[in-house]
Amino acid sequence: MATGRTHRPATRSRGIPEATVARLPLYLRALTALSERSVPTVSSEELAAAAGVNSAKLRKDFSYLGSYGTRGVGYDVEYLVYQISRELGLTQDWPVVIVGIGNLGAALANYGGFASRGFRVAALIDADPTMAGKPVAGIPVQHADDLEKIIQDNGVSIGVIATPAGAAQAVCDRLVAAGVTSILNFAPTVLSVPEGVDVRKVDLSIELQILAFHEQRKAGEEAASDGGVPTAAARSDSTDQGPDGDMPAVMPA
Amino acid sequence: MATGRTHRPATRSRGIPEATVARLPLYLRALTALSERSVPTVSSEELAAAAGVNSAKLRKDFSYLGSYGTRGVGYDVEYLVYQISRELGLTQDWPVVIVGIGNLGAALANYGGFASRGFRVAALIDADPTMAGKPVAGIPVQHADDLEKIIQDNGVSIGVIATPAGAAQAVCDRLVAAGVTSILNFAPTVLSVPEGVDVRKVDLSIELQILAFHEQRKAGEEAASDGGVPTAAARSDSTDQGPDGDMPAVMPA
DNA sequence: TCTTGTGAAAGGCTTCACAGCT
DNA sequence: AGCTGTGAAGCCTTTCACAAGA
Repeated sequence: MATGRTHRPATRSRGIPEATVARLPLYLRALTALSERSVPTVSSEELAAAAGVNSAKLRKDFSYLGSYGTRGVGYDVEYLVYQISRELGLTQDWPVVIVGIGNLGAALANYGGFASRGFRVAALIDADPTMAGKPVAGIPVQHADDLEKIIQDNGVSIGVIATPAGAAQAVCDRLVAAGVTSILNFAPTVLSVPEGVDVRKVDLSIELQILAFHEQRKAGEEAASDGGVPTAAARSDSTDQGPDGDMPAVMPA
Repeated sequence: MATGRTHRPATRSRGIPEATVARLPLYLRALTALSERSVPTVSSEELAAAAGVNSAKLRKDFSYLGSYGTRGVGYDVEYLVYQISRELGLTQDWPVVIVGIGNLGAALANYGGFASRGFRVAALIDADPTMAGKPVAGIPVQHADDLEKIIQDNGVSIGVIATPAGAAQAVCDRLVAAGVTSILNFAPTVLSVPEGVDVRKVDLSIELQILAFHEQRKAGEEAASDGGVPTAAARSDSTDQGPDGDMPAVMPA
């Protein structure tokens, strides 16, 4: 992740921490909900609770954007919605292409959260010729042969990859060559891209594995007590540990 | 060097940093690929490249697990696969339920990456009675009424929520009450859970918004130069800025 | 000679706690 | 009286650079 600074220190203050940027959408969602309920102002405490963070962090985050609050009162909901939207670049329209219209691609195409922010699904692309022309979420699927033309005609700079892992790098290369500079990758593979292209990845199986790690920890908790069990050696505790054998195949679809 | 927190100092060394845990699945994936190609050993440099991190970080990460490498040589691939699998708890079987079998839930059910690690989709659950009995990915969908029984009968401790945002908290509460202690949440909402329950969230629209932020930055880069533009005030640069108006509705499906 | 394992330094993020405004 | 905005402290993560070991 991480953009890669490299450039100039920027005029000044053009340095919103990455961790803050990652939370802005969370605040925006909470604020939008308040806005719909016509709540005029909100305190850092209340908003933080709605967004699931603590209030000091929220105030610090907002301080990077500027002084948008009123001491003794709180934040104006509408005003903040606008400021955060602008900061995130959501006041403009972002045409997006989704490549790989399998189960996941279709789910993404149908996902309402895209359209509701500045994002617009400009095209769905798949390599399967039998898919071509079929509408998914009301948008006809186009064949991968036309990828470059589609990107250029629509001025697309954000691409979503939902193909099998084996196809992801090739798709990525074509997207980048055609002018895409931000990629959201759902394929379980590491993409390599030239300098200046941002990649974010979402990996379902990684999230589950992290949960499993903590879950295992919890299970071992009850029989914790003391005892040796140094770093390396095998842990004889735990439940099953399984027959194991050897690991099964990798690449998911 | 990281003793345990809150609880006891743990026998020793039972404190793998969270950032490291989050990367272990990445290493495991790269290692599994090497294993399939029958590569016997790998250096930190090579493995790091395959996993998309730098080698110093990888070595530091592995140092928390123990000394599994050989100086001058590298790491034994099979051995490392096993050690990381065990550390992540993947040498045991984790039954998982997926709640909400819409587009996304179906995509998850079909996702090969689940089964290929220790995860097994024990049940699919949906609130729509017309779905009941229909097979998705070869597994019959069951009605939400039976959620508690399904959890208990299958000894499920990990749940995946792929429902609309409005239903997520209620589903979460029922999962937790039935004994689930780890939740992977795809609904765009903040879940509140009791102490001891882990929640990880995946939010498609948040990822896109983060990309949009950086994309906007890039667009403004060309006309950067110097000039004032202090923190708060409106930025008159940028491309379009759009007519805006007011934000549309929130909750996606 | 080559590569790991790791103290130490550097950098970034979070939390604290309170001054400053309304 | 209340709540924001923010220096300063503390904690966590990454990177450096080299001693230790095969």
